[in-house]
Order: sequence, then structure tokens, then C-alpha cells
Amino acid sequence: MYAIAMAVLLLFLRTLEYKFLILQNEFGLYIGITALFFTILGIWASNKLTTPKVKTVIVEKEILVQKRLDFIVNEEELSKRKISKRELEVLELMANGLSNQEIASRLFVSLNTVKTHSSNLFQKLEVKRRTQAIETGKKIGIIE
Amino acid sequence: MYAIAMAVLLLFLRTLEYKFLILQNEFGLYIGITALFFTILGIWASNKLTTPKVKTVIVEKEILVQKRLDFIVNEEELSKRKISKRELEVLELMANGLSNQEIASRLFVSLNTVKTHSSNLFQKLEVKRRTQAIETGKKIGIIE
DNA sequence: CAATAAATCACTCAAAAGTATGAACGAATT
DNA sequence: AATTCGTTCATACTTTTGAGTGATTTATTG
Repeated sequence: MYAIAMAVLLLFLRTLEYKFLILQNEFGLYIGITALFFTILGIWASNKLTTPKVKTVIVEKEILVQKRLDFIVNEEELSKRKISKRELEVLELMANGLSNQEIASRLFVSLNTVKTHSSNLFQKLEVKRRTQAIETGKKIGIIE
Repeated sequence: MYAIAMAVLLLFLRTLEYKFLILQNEFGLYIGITALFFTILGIWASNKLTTPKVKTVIVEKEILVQKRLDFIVNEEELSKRKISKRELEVLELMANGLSNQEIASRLFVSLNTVKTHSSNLFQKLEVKRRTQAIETGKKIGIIE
């Protein structure tokens, strides 16, 4: 491409030379045309060939978080209700708003397994729904 | 900048001409140097002057918020998100672990109405599930 | 070693949750 | 009078959740 452009330009300049009898000592004109031409070519080539610049703008989105630094799991409730640690994990993820499918993916188990855990959990917490499980879990101090 | 580059080049070429007695009919050389020079200049100019593509990255920044015992509804969040008082009522009952049907009965409206309210609520809270709605609702201080 | 608990998963069925769309109505606002 | 908003409700449809049952595997423990 570059070579072709060069050839075209030279040919063009030669034609000018013969047709309009531009004198050789006026070569400033040639230089000028060449400069202009190749500047444009350079810009074009740059745009075409270089990977586009990416300016990364980081926008901070404020997320309000409330943390209890003093949180300790109520082991007594856990043993009393015979809640296994897998079940507790599931409950924690539930409280974080994950769906069963998302929990399954997170824990690398099947959806059915999560369902089994949650179902057992509900019995142990004596609740009917996940929202109640989260509520109760917080109340008895097994999750934050 | 461009003008300066042009001047520099011309000066350089003139210097070459007198120092090394380059003949005028060998102007292909001049052309070549000029072409090369201005191609590079064009590439450089292009890189400098083109507006970079802007890539926006949203980074979630955690902000610790102390939970106060004297709960006051965050009116600002309510108005900012345009959450109606009926929607807030539904959210409160959701957070108490009620099912949609139970909420409907409590508010003396139909199940479908509760669904509409909760659906609108989820959009306004930018969540997909009721568990997330409860979580977010507590975080932004519109429910206890 | 046998018993037990925990974790895994499948399958089915039913209930609940959620989406999308449209619509009716009254109160408040322009 | 026209418009906007909140509330209400319906229909239709999809996805998720949950109950119930049964089964396998692995680790632990009496």
C-alpha cells in the first residue's frame, strides 16, 4: 500500500514536471505536495492500523454497607438445630439474595442439592420460605 | 507544529544539498525522505490528536454505614427512587417474610396488585428478587 | 464393623414468584 | 381540559421455589 502510494505520487510529480514545465529548482513545491500527501497517508494508516486507544474512566458507585464487626456465629443455635455447615453456607448465600441456581453454581453443586439443603434448612428453622429463613437466621444469630 | 516540522525538514534538505552536493535531478531522494518523515509525522499526529474511545468501568465502592437503633426512613432514597408508600408497605411485609398472597390479604388487595407493586419495586431498587429487595431496602435505609 | 450423619443428586408435582402488557379510575397538577 | 401519577386489577406466560421421596457416597464414630 505504502509502496503503491509512493509510486503514484512519483508518477504524478513526473507528469506535473513534463506537462507544466515546473523547474527543478522549484522543488519546494514537490516537497510540499509530498509532505501533505504523506501526512494524510500517515494519519490514515495510523487510524487504520493502530489499535484504538481506550481511555478507561472509572466511575465509583457508592454502595452502602452495614457491617457488624462484632459478629460471631451462634454455635449453640447451630448445634441445637443440627444445622450443618453446608446448610449454613446456603443460608448465607440466600441472605445475599442469590437464587438457588446461583448458589448451586457458587458452591459447585447441582440445583437439586441446593434445594435439598434449603428444604432441610427450612425444617430446622421451622419456616416456610427463604425470606423467613433469612429473618430467623439473623434473629438467632447464625448469619449476619 | 506542522509548520515547524516543515521548516526543519527544508532546512535539513538544504543542508544536505550544500554539504554533500546532492544533485537536483536526484530529487527522488528528497521525496523519499520527505515522504518517510511526514508519514511518521502523520502517524504521530493521528495518535496524538484522535479522541480516545472512552470505556466506562463502574467500580463498586463499599461505604460503611452504622446501623442506628432509632430507625428513621430515608426519605431521600424514597424520593430519589420514586418509591410510593404502597410499594414501601409491600416491601416491609416482604421483609417480614410474608408471601405475596399473605401481603395481599393483609392489605386487602388482590394477589396481582401485590405482584405489580413488587415488580415496580424491584425495578426501582434495581434488583431481581425479593430477597435482594429486602437486602437493598435495609442498606439504603427505607426499611428496618 | 455397623451405625450415623453429612453431602450429593434425581425425579415429580405443586405452589409461589416474577414478567409483560394492558387497562380502569380518581386525585392532583398543569 | 389535559396530563400525570398512584393504585388497582386482569390475563397469560415463564421461572423459581419448595415438598416429598428415594438413593448413593463418604467420613466419622461408638
